[in-house]
Amino acid sequence: MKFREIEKKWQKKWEEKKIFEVKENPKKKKFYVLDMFPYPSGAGLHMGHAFVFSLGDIFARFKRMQGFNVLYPIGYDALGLPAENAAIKAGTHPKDYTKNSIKNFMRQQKAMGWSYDWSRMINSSDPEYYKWDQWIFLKMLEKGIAYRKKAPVNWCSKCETVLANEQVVNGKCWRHEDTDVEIRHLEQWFFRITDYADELINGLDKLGWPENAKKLQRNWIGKSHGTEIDFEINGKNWPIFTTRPDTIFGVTFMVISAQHSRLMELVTKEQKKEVDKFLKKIKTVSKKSMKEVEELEKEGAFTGSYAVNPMNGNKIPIYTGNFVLADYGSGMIMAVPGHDQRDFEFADKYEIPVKVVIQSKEADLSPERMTEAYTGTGKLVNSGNFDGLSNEEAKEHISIYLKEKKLGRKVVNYKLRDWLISRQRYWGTPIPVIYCDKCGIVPEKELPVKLPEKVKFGKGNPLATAENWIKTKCPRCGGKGRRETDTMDTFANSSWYYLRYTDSKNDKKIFDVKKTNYWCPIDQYIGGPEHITMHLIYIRFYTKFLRDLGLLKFDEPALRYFTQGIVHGSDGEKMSKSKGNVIEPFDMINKYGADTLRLALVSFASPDKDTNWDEKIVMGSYKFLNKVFDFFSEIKFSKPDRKTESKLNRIIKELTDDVEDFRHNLAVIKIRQLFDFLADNGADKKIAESFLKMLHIYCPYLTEELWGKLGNKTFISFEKWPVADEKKIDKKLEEQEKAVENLISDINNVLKIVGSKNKVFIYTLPNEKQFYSGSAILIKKKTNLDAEIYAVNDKEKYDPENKSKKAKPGKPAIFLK
RNA sequence: GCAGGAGUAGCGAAGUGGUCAAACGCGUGAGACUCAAAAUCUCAUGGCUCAGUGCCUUCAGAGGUUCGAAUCCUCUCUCCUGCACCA
Repeated sequence: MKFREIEKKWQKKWEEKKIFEVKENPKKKKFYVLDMFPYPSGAGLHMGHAFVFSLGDIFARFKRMQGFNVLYPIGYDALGLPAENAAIKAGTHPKDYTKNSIKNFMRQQKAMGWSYDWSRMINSSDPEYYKWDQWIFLKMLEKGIAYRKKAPVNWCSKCETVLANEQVVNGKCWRHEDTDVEIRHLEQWFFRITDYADELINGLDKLGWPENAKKLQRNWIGKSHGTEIDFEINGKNWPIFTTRPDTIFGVTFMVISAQHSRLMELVTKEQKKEVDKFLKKIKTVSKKSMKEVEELEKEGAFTGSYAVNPMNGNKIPIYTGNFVLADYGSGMIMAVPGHDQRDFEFADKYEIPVKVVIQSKEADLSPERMTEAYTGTGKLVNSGNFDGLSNEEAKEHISIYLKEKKLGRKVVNYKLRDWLISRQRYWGTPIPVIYCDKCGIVPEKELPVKLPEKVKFGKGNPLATAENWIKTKCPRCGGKGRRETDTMDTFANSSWYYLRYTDSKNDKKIFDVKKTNYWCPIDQYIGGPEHITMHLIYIRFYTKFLRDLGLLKFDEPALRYFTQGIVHGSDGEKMSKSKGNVIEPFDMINKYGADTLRLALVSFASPDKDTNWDEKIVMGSYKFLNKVFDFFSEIKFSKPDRKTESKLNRIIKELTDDVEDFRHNLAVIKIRQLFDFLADNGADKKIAESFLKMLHIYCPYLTEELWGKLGNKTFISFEKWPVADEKKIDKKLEEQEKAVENLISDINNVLKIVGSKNKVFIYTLPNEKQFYSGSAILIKKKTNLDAEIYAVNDKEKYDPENKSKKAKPGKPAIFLK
């Protein structure tokens, strides 16, 4: 197959000449294009990879041709669970699995024609990479950003390990369908990302990201203003967070989360049995399916303790309940059944009194007859001195009152949690600390702390089986020490990799600040919508932390972000082996060539939309490229007319804008239109070259080949992107072209009615004759009729039926014979 | 429940106030080429009508704003995606 031959030839040339390797060049404007580095799975590239990396490559090639110094690197997010699971299943070592996967990936990536600077390749499972993960960790430890605390985790008693949320399926372990996942409280490492919560929200404003992506992040961080109110319980002070201080007089009970670490302090002897029974019942509180959560009934048990309402001294019973989150706010709520639906349902079930403190204008609110909480606005009642205030005013007044009496304060709360990074897993970055009986937690001195190779996979944390590795000396006192066996969340590896690309071989420092500040931030980042809430928050957090260390001169990692759509199977479902709808990119390359696949992927639809795979589109692209190839192989240059120049320049202008905004589907249509036009009307060398340059970003191989066929010795990859000469865009000419098309369409229309004819006579208005005078050839081609063109006032004209009187401006009259 | 997105001709998909019966691709039909087929090329493809440039009905549904709406507003329905009882 000719395309494959061509592709292999150019792939080799690019590689030999290393043409895509770049260096810092202060004289040249830089542009950093980045695709999220892939997880190298054993299955090789999937269609999503083929799509998203093609988008990156198209953009990198585009910017390169526009004269920018383009950094377009690639690497592998190689640490992670799948490698470890493959190890458990297939008995291979994660290291070998990863090595093979990367090899396979590279082969396929090169075949796709992606113009990476391979010299900067990184592999996060390489100790030379994760060494710097550890370095950052120790810096965070030093600055108090990394810390340790007890946290509830998902625990499978059969695996004897902590599970990630993704590994909890319907409350059961993913590998043990019969085993309920338990919540255990273990000491875990955290990053204090909440220190940056405000900056993470405010920084969004200046970013050129899609609005919905920004919104999603804002909601995820979830800043809310509220009041913390001190309740006295058993002589101790318990601050409680609320956004509704206006309802404080309506509090009739309190609910503490069943997962709260201090729950037992509140449980009295008499109630212990009941609470235990309740806790046992709700032991599995992990991720549930949507339905389960919706149907989940609010349940709880009385703890036996009472709180004192600081406003009126009332004694309030404290319950524990399954609907209160342990890690949001205070983990305990003041329950106002009159004005909060959840509290109402709970009160209803346990027959706790309802007290109305906001009067509704419409509804008659009497506790005995209420069937749901009143959550609207209104004037306060039953609220002591605050009666009569609107509840909005009361929020403010009550907060001020509490502050004056030192019973409360205004606080800001975030949904964003501190980032739990401990994983009881092998294939991750070892957390570089040592536990010493004398000195406590001591940072490792020698980095990297390498993963020991000899471990047992299967049960529990494999690292815990590496006895010799765990036993070590305390770097501080020289006494006995134990290594940390937890590894870091792999999201840590991907939170700063973009910086390492700027200086990936540096073995002295994490990177050379000069180089990094030349290339960064990323000018165009490209990835899936699923990364907006996790990865993109973490990478922003790391950037800000490293800036605070004085390493970076910028605050945000990526100025522009593009979210690509997902390519589904032809059945509209996600591509997956079990559904049997997987299309392998490599199969497509073998069948049609990489250029065809690349072109097809951006032709389905707007690249930010989800699409369904359709091989017909691939065949359409294939057909088109064959036509292009044939045309250029036998091209005879001709002098372009003004119409061609106009069309070309208009398309250059519009297409450049389309590419800049990732409207590749529309750009491709314009390329096709231009091609059709050139095929009909001819082109000179310059125009033909401009066409190839525009096609090049989509089909790099074919265009290199044809560029050579036109007699060029250079790489088209480094040619200048065409710039539109707006003076040559002639709207009138293009309108005339359209008028001729309409005329032909009219002729065909009549022809359809009257059957076949041999000749067409056309009568134009005198001033329009010149528009049509050259169109006889085209008319012959499209209608198979010989045309004679007259002006209506032409005395010599042949017009037996006097049709010429029907001619109108822009609409010549027709007579068929 | 909250947040985001979508619903356009046989299908995929552009189009966000007039130039819209609506780009482009696919499919389908007709024709050319050919002994024939494939490939390629040409035309047609909402309905009706006609030696034409006219009429009618359309852009999930119902209302509304406007001289004028696929496009703006309101409500409703359906589908997708993310989050999960956030006090």
